[in-house]
Amino acid sequence: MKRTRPVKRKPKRSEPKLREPEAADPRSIDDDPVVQGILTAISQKRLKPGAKLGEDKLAAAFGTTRIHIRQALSHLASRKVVMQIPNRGAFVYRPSWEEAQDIFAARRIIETAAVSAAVDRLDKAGKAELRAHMEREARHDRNDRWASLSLTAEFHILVAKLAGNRVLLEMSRELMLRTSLAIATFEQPGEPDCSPDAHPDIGALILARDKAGAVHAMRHHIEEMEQRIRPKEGEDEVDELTAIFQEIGARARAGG
Amino acid sequence: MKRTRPVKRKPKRSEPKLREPEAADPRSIDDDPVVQGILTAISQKRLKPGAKLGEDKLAAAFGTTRIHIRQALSHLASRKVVMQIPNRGAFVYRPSWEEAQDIFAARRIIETAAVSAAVDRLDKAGKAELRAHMEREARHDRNDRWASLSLTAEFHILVAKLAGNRVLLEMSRELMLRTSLAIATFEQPGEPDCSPDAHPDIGALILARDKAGAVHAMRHHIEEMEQRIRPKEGEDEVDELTAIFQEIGARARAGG
DNA sequence: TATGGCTATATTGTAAACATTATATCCGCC
DNA sequence: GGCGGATATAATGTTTACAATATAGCCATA
Repeated sequence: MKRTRPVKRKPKRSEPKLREPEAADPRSIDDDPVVQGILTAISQKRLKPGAKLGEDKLAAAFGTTRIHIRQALSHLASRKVVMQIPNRGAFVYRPSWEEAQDIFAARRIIETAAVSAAVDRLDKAGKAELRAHMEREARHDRNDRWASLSLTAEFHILVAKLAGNRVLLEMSRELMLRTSLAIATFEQPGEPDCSPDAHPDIGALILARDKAGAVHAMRHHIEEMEQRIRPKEGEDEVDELTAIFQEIGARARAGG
Repeated sequence: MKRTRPVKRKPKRSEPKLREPEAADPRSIDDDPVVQGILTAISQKRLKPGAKLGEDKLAAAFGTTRIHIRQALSHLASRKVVMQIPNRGAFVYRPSWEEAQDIFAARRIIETAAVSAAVDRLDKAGKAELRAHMEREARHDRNDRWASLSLTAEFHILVAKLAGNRVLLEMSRELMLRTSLAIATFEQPGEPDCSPDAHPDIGALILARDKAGAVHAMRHHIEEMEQRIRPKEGEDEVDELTAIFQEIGARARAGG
């Protein structure tokens, strides 16, 4: 199998292209427009848990190729935002009731610690950022549901950012997204994600450097969110069914 | 080269293959042998930070195809265990000094909370698991470096498991791996990852249901680990250089 | 001898065709 | 008319070849 060697050569070498020795452009896949698009669609609840994410349709929607979409979906699946089922495709992740509770418990731990660190590290720039956000949240149009959802998520992210720990910040981002999915799955219809007055209170306590108060308010806020969701009684039968079939499948696999 | 369309059809339909309605086999990519292999190699420090992970070589080593390898590497990159640089390939992730500190800080937060929850939830089965692990760790051959490293990591994972929160458990797993990378990058040569007596102490306190004591011991243990690493003075010049070039690159991108 | 540019090689990235698996539709059968 | 099974369709998964990029080696030159 001889292959014709490509003799063509590009004589135009526009730029010398100074090469960085170790630190080449580490642009993450998180910046990918497909990933970002799906993430914002989820956090704004335009994509509901269980929604099918077909490769061809996404490729057409974003004007790109299937390969690109597959990479984005795999990444989202690694972060448990998307569920990939072999030979069936990708779906928006739908957490179980237990997982939803675990998500809130994890947020209680991480975000109370974040608030505490944020109070400790608070400086001028941080105060300015916090005030700016609180103003935006106060002024915004409450009828614009998508903007509301984005803003409420941003408050929690901002607190994590003020804590000054990038690892904690990543975790908070991930937990925010998974919270969106948990709430979307188990919410009582019509209620908002966050109570509207909680954020100004917490923000004020942080600005006042009242650490214990801020931590307490954050914990209370998260517990309040958690108490707003309920296991879906209506679909208990379905869950029971899937449990049964899973058991059958496992037995078939084990016993031959 | 026209190829005859395959007219063959499989008439043998061995099993009716009862289809599960929603809960098809959700086997995660985490169970993939390539992923597992790389992860254990890293946690056992056979793969050092910065090591090149060539696709062809891995494919040959695991006896699989490049696509499969690419999927595994992408997944590991999503979890910040591998760093992918466009057109250059995948490398074992090398955390920065700041990131290493953030990792330890995150572990302090999460693992102290995990210990606390583990004490609360401790039951007969949990006690048995804990005792079994402590015996294994006591008996094991301390000259077998790889077994030692695996066991010490497993203790922390076990505590997270006893806390009964799957989300926290995932996070602990991730933090353990990233700790391996942080220690491998910044350790003083020769020192072990964990002080050998810390785990039995913590385990005993958990078994005694001494919550405050166990939490304190865990925090102390993690702080001790953290104090064992030092920023690499020898490579400060390199870091300075990369910082300079990164700045130049950013300026070129913005201004040019 | 060291440096800069050029060429050759090796590696990664991408696209398209192909194969495989699930889903939906239809038809015969009871 | 409802049910089971086969077929058609549409989706996902995989292979292959190809293109683009970076690395290493080479030679000319100062």
